[in-house]
Amino acid sequence: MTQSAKTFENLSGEKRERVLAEATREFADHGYHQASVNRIVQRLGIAKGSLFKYFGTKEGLFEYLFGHAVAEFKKPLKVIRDTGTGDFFDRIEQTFLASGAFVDAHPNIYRIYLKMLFNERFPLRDRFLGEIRKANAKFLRQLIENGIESDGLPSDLDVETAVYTVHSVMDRFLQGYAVPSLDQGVESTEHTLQDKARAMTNLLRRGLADPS
Amino acid sequence: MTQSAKTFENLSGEKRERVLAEATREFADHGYHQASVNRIVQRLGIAKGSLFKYFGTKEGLFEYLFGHAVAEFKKPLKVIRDTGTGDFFDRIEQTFLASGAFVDAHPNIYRIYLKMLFNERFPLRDRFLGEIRKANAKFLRQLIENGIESDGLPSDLDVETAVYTVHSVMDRFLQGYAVPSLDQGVESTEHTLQDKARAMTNLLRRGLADPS
DNA sequence: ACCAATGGTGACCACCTGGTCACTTCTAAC
DNA sequence: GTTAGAAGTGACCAGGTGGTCACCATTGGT
Repeated sequence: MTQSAKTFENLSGEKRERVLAEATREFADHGYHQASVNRIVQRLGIAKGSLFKYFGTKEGLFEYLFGHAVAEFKKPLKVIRDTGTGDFFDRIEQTFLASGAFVDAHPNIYRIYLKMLFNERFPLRDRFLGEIRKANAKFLRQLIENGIESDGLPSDLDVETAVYTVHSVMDRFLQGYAVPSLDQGVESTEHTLQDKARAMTNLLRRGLADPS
Repeated sequence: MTQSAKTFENLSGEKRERVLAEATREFADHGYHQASVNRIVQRLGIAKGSLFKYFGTKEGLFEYLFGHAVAEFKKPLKVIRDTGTGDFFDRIEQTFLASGAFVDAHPNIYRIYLKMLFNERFPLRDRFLGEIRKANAKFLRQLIENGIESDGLPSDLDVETAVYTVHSVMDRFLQGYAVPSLDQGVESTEHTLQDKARAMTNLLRRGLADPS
């Protein structure tokens, strides 16, 4: 930890939270480059120098903020792996629901993540995306291998292809959930998170053939 | 058409193409706000005033450029609807392949589209995304209704949910194809466009149960 | 040869950006 | 009450932005 970050850690928890919340909102609204340090300090009612004392640079602020968030990203997965119940598809559905809950709890973090996905110039992009992907892939691979062993998934299923497929479907499911406008004009009649998670799980289970 | 845009239309086709190509690259590399008019004219070797004579504003340039591209977006769909062969899933696979071909032919346009998806402040976003989505949804709905009528899709299949599902899977398939880093760490062993399209089609057909 | 129209130019403008730093204020130990 | 060290400040800076406009160059019609 740098000397400056220590200064920030010394602050009262209340102030720390306010600073991080306001900065997170700014990055979520505008992405990295278009986010303005001036606007952040103005909304916080503090001097610009203070923020630079805490984090050194704009990038340092972002690193601190998103780095802490990535840890949160991983928590729901661990919970399902360790305490999930039912067969393979039950756990898949639980994962859909847990991811949706995460987006509900940290919408601005997820908005930053989505902007980072396709913006090649986002600072620290490779590091953060790599970390998230690695955790996701590990979790899914474990789930699928377990499904083949215990839950009747075909033994000749190509694991890597299955991981890729499930990951894609989950990714897109969450995108649509976090940015509803993404699915306007292709609106499903299933409106709740539960219904959409069920529909996606059924797709993975039986394809389009069986809509039950 | 504005007076200024007419000036641009009067130019030689060669110069018009160079200008549009260079501007498209800049927007694809940096997104809208971070794209620099100064860099564009510098690379083109023309004066900044010229570009503003052609398009009035930065937004005018972007509108001209992306508006023309949206028309291209729609062409592959029409071709499949009018000349596609085989049953429902054959046409779905053809759609995967045609979309991939479009991304290959116009990579920078697709990169702009991806940036626009999650950047709420992208100018003209609602208009352009709405137009694209509407065309996609109409095409898919027609395909699915046809599949229920003629190709043995279950008659109780909820059409809107199916449209939403197919659309999601296609979206994410293309994302991964256009931004390979998106699937690093969850790499499928199917490496060609054909193989990935086949895998995705099989998912839609029979779910994870049957990997053939 | 002249003119009008069109395309082309680049110095210049106001504005905003991330970042700096000499300075003041606060706090707690003695 | 004094003092050391930490927290907080905001005017200032260099550099980049989109956009302007008075001026120049080229061309084709008469």
